[in-house]
Amino acid sequence: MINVTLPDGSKREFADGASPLDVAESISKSLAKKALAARVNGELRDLKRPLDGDATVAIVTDKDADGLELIRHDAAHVLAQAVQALYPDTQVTIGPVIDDGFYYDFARKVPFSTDDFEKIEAKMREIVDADYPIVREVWEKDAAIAEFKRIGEDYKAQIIDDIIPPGEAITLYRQGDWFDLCRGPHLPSTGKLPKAFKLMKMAGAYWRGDSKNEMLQRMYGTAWASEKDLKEHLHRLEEAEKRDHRKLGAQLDLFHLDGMAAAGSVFWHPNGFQIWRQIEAYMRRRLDVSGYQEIKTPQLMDSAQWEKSGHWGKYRENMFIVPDFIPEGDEGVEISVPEDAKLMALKPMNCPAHVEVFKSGQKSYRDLPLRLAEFGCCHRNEPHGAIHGIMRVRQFTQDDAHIFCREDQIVEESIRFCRLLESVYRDFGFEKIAVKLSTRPDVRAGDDATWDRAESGLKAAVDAAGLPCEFLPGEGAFYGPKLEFQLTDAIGRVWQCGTLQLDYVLPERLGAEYTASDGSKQRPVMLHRAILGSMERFIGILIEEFAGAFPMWLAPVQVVVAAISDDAAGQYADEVAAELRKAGLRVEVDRRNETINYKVREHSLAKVPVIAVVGAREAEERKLALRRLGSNGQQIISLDEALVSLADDALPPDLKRAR
RNA sequence: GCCGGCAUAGCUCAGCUGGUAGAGCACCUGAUUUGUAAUCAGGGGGUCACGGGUUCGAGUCCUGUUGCCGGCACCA
Repeated sequence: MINVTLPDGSKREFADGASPLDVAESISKSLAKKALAARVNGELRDLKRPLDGDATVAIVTDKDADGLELIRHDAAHVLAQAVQALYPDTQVTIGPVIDDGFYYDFARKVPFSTDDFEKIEAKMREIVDADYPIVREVWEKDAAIAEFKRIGEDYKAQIIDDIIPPGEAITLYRQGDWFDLCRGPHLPSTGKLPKAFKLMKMAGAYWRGDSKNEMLQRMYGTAWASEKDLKEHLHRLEEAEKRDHRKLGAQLDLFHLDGMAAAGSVFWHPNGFQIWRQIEAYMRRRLDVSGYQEIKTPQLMDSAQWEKSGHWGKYRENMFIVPDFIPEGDEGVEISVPEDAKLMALKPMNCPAHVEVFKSGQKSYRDLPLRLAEFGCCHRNEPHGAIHGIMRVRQFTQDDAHIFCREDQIVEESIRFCRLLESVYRDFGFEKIAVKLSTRPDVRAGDDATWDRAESGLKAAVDAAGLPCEFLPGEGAFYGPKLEFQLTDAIGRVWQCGTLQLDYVLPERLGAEYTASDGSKQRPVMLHRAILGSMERFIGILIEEFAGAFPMWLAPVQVVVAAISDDAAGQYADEVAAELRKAGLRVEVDRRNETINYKVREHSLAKVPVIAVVGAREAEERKLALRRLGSNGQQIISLDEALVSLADDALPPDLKRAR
């Protein structure tokens, strides 16, 4: 007999060889019908796979996260089966579950087209209707390899050969006349797969994620427990697309991009740059009170400088190189660069220049920690396929700073930084911040004791700021561990923004030193850190986060004074605007010959936070009719009161706190 | 950089199997002076991304280039 413990703590007895399906049936017929798989002693297993002995069993249905994952995994298998049925010249490779769905990588000479999707989806539905039992089979490694080779699936054979240790068994899952290598578990039959799936897009992907390998064809799909969930998901995607910073950037006249004129560089328009200025001003205030000193360093530096820092050797291919010579003056004469022309490079980062500032003059231990900040404009020659809106560009401005300190100051400085970052992100409305701690790689500089201190110091800093943190073992730079702070855009793409990196190497390479209390020369440790990361990327994420409706303190135009008619009301509108501007607000007046309906609509679409409507009545009584973005009502308020309350609303969060 | 898709007015798009371009919005002008999400009328505006080819004739077909989009690779 087998003793089974259920999630509610109750116990039941079953005959030897019983499966989770038997358990489900003993509870209720409807549960057995809804059952997709089971958690047996915590491990996700096939419904019909017999229990090995006494166990705790929880039945998994499509209401569980596990169930949804199974559905997506099965959808991938059904997709592969459908594709091979329709296109026999296709080889299968891998097909994992991802957020909201799945993909499958196929190898086939002829490119698939999204036009094929309808046909493939129809075939997938056929496979569901056929309700093939999905059967688990255990194979010997070599036999499985031989079998996959026999049917021409070279990729599968290679996967087994590489991943499975010799002698170990593997599992195959068979549905109808089709089977795939898979760890499982799976649904009991294809008929259990809800038809709430949809193929989304085609993309290229390298075999094993290595650009030296051939490229496969990746088919992305989404799958859900019900038609309703699928619809909701597609609706969410549509909504998210409307928040795309590239779309809103054009609609709100914030910036434009021109791939011909300047690929990967942003043309900021007055509205967009107003947001930039507000963010920069805010950051300056935060840095000023946090003990940073702002500097400005050269855009172009001699290649010798980059050679010393080590960037020339390793990162040259991503740097913009400028020969230092005077070209021939005549128009039409082809420019030839003299062979002996010195080379200069646009800075891809600010660190070496900051070390130069540190090195100039003498530094004492009394000067440490020295925190040098710069809104540093950097250029990186990014691969063309990497450029994305204003999130990944070739010219960008980092809110960069380097903290030069003694080793025993690292933890304290890291804590201060994490607290500052957390507070800044909260001011911008970000509650959820993903933090990644990348730890020592196999090949590294420095002894283990130093790494121990550095890693635990960073962890302590994250904890002190109250942030959750995920470890990325072995992902650190060779010179030190690093923290990455990530934010997510409208459609769920993750972007690195803030960072904190420990560096013992660059001060050494560039010969930075300070005089210690005993008179000896010592090396400072360098902390590279950025909070926003890049102004461009951060503003891009803000646009998507707020869907263009910026909080008042960031809004390019905070108030539009809209006159109902252009007579006395028009003059009063000018007067109101002047008063509001005196109170420090960014104001525009709309005295155009248009209806008030038209003006309200236009400024609402432009996402102006406050529309102050003034007509004859308001002019007469020296009042304003305030309409706030997102509300239909209006608030009639005296001009004097409005001046105070709007100025208060427009205060940046740090100044609000200090008030 | 790689795979696939796309490129028509400032924007969003239409333009059938080849017969030298069209709508809405925006813009300009006029009328209207308006009470909380589009007042009416008129007008101007396009080397159909760029280069080559096929054809009597190319926005449409072929080809090369560039750029953009979706992924992959990269992201100090």
